[in-house]
Parts: sequence; structure tokens; C-alpha cells
Amino acid sequence: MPEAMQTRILAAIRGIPRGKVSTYGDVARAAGHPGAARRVAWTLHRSVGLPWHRVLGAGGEIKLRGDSAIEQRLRLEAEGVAFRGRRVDMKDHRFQNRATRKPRRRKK
DNA sequence: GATATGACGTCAT
DNA sequence: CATGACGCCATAT
Repeated sequence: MPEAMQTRILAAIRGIPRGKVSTYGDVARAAGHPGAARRVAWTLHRSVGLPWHRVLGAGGEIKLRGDSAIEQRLRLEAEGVAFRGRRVDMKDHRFQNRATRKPRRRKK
């Protein structure tokens, strides 16, 4: 049911705290839909009133073009997010919780 | 139902 | 690091 999916994706996006960032893929996983990164991007484009600037592509790279990309970067820097070249320093600003954590297989 | 599109991701080269 | 191919999801026509 796409409805619930949409709701959970929105919730995941709204859950990103100020000064932190996430990625399309992580948001999708947090919503319980790994692989639906594209769906997340679509949602962000459609819906309004969301912290869209806190969502980046894998590796902390801005996937927008032109002015939008500039604006996103400025907004993030205004929140204290540090950039390393054209990417965000995910090591310090990546918002992750149990759900977004990548399942590492322990021992063998 | 087939095809195209989008603020994607991962892997191979 | 740059490209290309393929996979993935939901919509739009």
C-alpha cells in the first residue's frame, strides 16, 4: 500500500534533526523500503514543508542542479554542516539510527 | 500493459 | 575519479 509507504517516508524525512543530514537510500531504509531511493526523491519534489535540504545522495553528494544546489548547500552550512569539497562530511553529520544502519553480518 | 522519467544506488570497467 | 550498465520504486502518458 503506497499510502503507508508515503507516510513513512515523510516521517523519516521529518525526523532528520537540524544540523544532520541523510541520504535518499537511508531514508528509504528508515521507512522500511530499501531500494526505494528514487521514490524518496519524488516525494521530496512533490511535497512541501519538508527539510528537503537535509537529504543528499549517497556519499553526501548534492544531486540537485543549478541554483537549487547552491541553495541547499547554503542552508546546510547555515545549520552547521561542514562540506569537504562538493560533498558533505557524512562522517560527522550523517543522521543514522538502528533502521538506517547497514546490516553487517557478524562472524561467519 | 509498454515505455519513459526522476533530486537514486551499486558494481564493473 | 569518470562512465556506463543494470536494478529499483512509483507515476505519467
